[in-house]
Amino acid sequence: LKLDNYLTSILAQPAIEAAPQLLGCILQRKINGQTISLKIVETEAYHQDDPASHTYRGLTKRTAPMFEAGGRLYIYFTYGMHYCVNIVTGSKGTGEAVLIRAAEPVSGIATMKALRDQNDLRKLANGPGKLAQALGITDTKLSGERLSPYTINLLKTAAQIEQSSIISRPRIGISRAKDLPYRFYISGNEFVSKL
DNA sequence: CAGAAGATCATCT
DNA sequence: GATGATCTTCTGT
Repeated sequence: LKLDNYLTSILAQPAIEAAPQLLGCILQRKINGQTISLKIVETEAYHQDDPASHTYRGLTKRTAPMFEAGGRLYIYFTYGMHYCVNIVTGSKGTGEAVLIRAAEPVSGIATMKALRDQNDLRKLANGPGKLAQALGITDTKLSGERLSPYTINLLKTAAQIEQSSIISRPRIGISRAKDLPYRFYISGNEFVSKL
């Protein structure tokens, strides 16, 4: 099985261009016979020219997946306790990826509640660390793996999946690097902040 | 090999 | 708004 052409075209683009297009896409994972799926509502692009990006100072063992062609996962461990899930975009040789910052639970909600030890829907995946936990990510083994039904899958739409309500406001940042404007989009409009 | 920082979160005031 | 938890990764020596 492979990603459809729509997704392939998104993932081939630079992170800055791919980030807004990943909004609304579905992240899906099968775990313990259960299917977990979430709708992406907040993303953040990271690329080599961004001082806050892990790839700013070149390729390392950890960040090697970010230099692969789009369509792979980049998962890293941070602050001694959290994992974050990225989707690698762009072409091979460029170190970029889109951090999935927040998502709206769609299915497998009971499973996610158990994984998070959290019953409040709004607090299930409204942050990158929480999202990883809701997906059952407890290590970086999937970092570098290709998106697929056997790892974590990315779906264009999910008309067949039950509808659910918005729990997090869409926001697409381009990192909050020091001395750089923080740019984000809401409903297709670009905003620049000096924070 | 030591040191520092870190794409976060929960909890507190 | 501030702080502690917790440990990997990277950098410099």
